[in-house]
Amino acid sequence: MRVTINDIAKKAQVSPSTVSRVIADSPLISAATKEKVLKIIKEMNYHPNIIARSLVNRSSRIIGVVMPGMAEQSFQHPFFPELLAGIASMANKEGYKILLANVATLDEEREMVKELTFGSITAGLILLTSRDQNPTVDQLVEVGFPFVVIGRTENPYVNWVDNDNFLIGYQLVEHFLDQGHRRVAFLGYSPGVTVTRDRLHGYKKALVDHGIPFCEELVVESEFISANGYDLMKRLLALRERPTAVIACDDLLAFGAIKAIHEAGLKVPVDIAVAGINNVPLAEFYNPPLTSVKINAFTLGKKAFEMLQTVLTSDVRSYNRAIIPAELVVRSSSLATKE
Amino acid sequence: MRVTINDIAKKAQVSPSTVSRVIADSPLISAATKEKVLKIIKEMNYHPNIIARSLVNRSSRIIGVVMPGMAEQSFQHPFFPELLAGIASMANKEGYKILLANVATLDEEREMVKELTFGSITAGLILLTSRDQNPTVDQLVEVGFPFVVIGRTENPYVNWVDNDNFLIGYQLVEHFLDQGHRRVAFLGYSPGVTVTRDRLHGYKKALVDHGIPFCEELVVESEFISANGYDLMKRLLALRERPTAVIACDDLLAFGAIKAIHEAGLKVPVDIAVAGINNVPLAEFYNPPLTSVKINAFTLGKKAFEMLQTVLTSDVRSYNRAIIPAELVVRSSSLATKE
DNA sequence: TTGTAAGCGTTATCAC
DNA sequence: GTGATAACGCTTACAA
Repeated sequence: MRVTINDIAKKAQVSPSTVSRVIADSPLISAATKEKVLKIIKEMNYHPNIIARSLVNRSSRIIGVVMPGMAEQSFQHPFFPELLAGIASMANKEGYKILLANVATLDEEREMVKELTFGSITAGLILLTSRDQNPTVDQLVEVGFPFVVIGRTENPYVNWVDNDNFLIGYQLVEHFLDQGHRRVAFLGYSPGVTVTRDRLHGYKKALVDHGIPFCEELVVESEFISANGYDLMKRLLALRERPTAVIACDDLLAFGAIKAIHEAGLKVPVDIAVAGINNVPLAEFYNPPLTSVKINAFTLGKKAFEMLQTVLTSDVRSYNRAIIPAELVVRSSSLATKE
Repeated sequence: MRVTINDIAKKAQVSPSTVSRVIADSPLISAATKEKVLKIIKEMNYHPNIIARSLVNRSSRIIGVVMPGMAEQSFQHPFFPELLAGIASMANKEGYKILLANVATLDEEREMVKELTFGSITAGLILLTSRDQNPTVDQLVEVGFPFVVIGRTENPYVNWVDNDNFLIGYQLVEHFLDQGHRRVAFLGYSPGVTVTRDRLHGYKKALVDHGIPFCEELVVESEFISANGYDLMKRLLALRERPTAVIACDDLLAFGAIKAIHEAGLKVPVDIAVAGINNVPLAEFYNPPLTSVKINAFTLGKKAFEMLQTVLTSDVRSYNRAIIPAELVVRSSSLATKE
């Protein structure tokens, strides 16, 4: 049988409330009783029942992290673990525990979030989503539950952290233009996914700013991460006029694309230059080493938790957004070998 | 204000217990009331308070996953996320949620586990540990809390899953002997860590079985994963008689070792052959491609959860151990270029 | 088939 | 300073 606050109270010959006060380190308690109770707590190896405590407090020290995609996939990509590490590092420090929730579909996400919020398991939520319209987000806003989104959402009443995806797209184009390219393709645009759309906007703007006409056929749509860069690239290779450079929305996409390029008997970067985004560990060692953008997922996660804590502790409602800087890492996959 | 079971009861003009029974899908309930209540539940968007439910049931549908090392580090290595993915994939399917707990020290581990068990937040625990003596494990055994260890422990009253690390060590040696090597080093033995020790035992046995004398100086000790393969390798390079092959206890160690070898003006595998363990994604693309052992972390995690569930649901106490097979993946870092 | 009431282990609000 | 007592939201004997 588990030892409860009542057992301690009995043994110490005080009331449960006194024990409770000792635990809470209330100033109203005499040094003598405090000491006595503390000793017995130790002796009996008592630990407060967090569930009971949460029930009466109507709040736990648990925050939920809701990730899209089945567990099998989510963790495949180094981005997620890194993000999680960032969240966990802060959460640990602040005495919060992390509840992991993987959801495969939007419906599942909605149900999960309902369970987590109304079920009052979690004190707050960190939501990983980058769809511009997300019913879960709207619902959360409506009920006023504390949460933070990683990835931009269009609902204005939302705290979020994200990279500057517009800038990322913009800079990648500029990088290629610097290398003398004029036909730059964009691989992996997924309508409705803000991350890719923001990058695409950056891409377009950069073209315009440099007087290059935008060419519809150079934008290849896809599902986000799960997509197959190999197949997408083939579409580009089939064009009458091929691109000379490709921006892939993710490194994994880029790897697939490079494979397709090689199979077509072409060389990277001589025939077609390639750059990815996310800077996965493999990028550096790939053949050729892949130009990419360091996204700082760890910082993204850290910041998300910090924001959530602000929401949790302050009573004024404010809506913040944090932009975590990204960093272009140039490697040989995108470098013109000579002028 | 949150909607509770009482609100539903009032609205439906039944008692709370009836509502509770409807939720539990009790057979004692008439179709009519059931339907009526269900409708109102939907209307009012009611979700049971899991905390309250856990309190009365004295058990939640949450399992804790306790990982050693700070969050920053744990997720660095692909092994952990993969493991986690395995656990999560099963847990999701069975309606369990996962509570993530990172612990930096053994003390922290003990405190965390106490909190998680006595605090009755979690129904069961999955512990990642491979120390042969672990007070946390002993404590868990003592109080009879349901848990499973990933990694072998010596306490016999424990359910655990692990790879056959003895065999892994054994096979790697045989592989090198096949290639004509006779001086095979073992990099990254960490005393007290069963994973490395079992591998070392396999290594020794293989040598003995093939009539090769065991040579103390060829075993380089270290802290486990966090160790620096570069520095460790230097010790081997400083020997009067260098090894011609190196088994590194982890791929990251192997990468460091290769770097040191290259810096010494030697070539892999011509001068010194190298093999790692864990088969991280980078291994395939490293220069040279690294021979490694596929550990199947996903399956490891999956199996761990299955075991835990068995413990959770059955009332007889049994102690099982599962061995997940590993698989040697030969690449050029360990291949003799010619006979 | 349904309702009543007790209790899960805490904390908070009163009294004293 | 400390102790009753009443919640928190749910489940489950036991009654009806």
